[in-house]
Amino acid sequence: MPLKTDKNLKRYYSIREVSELLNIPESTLRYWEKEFKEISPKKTATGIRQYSEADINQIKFVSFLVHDNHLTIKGAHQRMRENPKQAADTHDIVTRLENVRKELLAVLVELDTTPPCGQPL
Amino acid sequence: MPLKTDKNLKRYYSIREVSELLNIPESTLRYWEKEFKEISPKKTATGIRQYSEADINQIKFVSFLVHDNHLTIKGAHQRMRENPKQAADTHDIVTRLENVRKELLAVLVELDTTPPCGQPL
DNA sequence: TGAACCATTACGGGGCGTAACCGTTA
DNA sequence: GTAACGGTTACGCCCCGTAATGGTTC
Repeated sequence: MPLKTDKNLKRYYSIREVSELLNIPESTLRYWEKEFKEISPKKTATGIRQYSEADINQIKFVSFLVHDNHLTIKGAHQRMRENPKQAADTHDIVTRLENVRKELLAVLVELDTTPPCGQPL
Repeated sequence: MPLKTDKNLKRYYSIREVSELLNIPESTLRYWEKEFKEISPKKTATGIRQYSEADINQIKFVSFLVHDNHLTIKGAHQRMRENPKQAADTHDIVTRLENVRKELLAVLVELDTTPPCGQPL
């Protein structure tokens, strides 16, 4: 178990910071929070939202589904239900897919350059 | 090149038939035809629509994206642009995925039953 | 005190059909 | 003649925010 160093201190972000970071209006952040149970930032005793990195990733994921993929809210619900793990950072997902693509390309090259040992497809 | 036998005679479907087959209103079929260039049934000299199997598959695909997957029309456009091959029958796709799943399950079983020859994961 | 936050509500634009119309065609 | 088809248009609902409001916290 790693020691609790300064690096482990959790940094929280205000709604304004998240809004500016992701370029999403605060009103939309509040709206999505009502629509998606997956988005539920910690709140102070007086009700101020405190977003963790994980919260921000969830918002990025919703934004990816709704804004980039053009899913309806209902469709986004469905996708998140089917795929709860994908709460992971969207950026990570893209990186992983790029790696998968590279491997597939390597396989293709392999297939192309392997000397014939049977009938062609 | 295969001979043109009776089996190769193309069967066409009227808009009413397609509507009842897929349970989609005729008005929606006409609407989608305006929205999706991928849906463009042959027409008689007098303008009556004649749907081929391929046309019906395209409609099934749109229905799958918009109704089942809850994509917006824009999102469906995007998906069809990125994935033009998937014009294939949705039913076929499902069948193929089911087969893939079976193979993966077989691999899992294989992994489970293979005698240990190294450290466990 | 003013800026940032809260919850709630009301409003609005647009997307997605759909119903209505009237004229053709089978 | 009537049932199915065509194109076009107008309408309507609902979804997705967003602006507004009035109150609280920093």
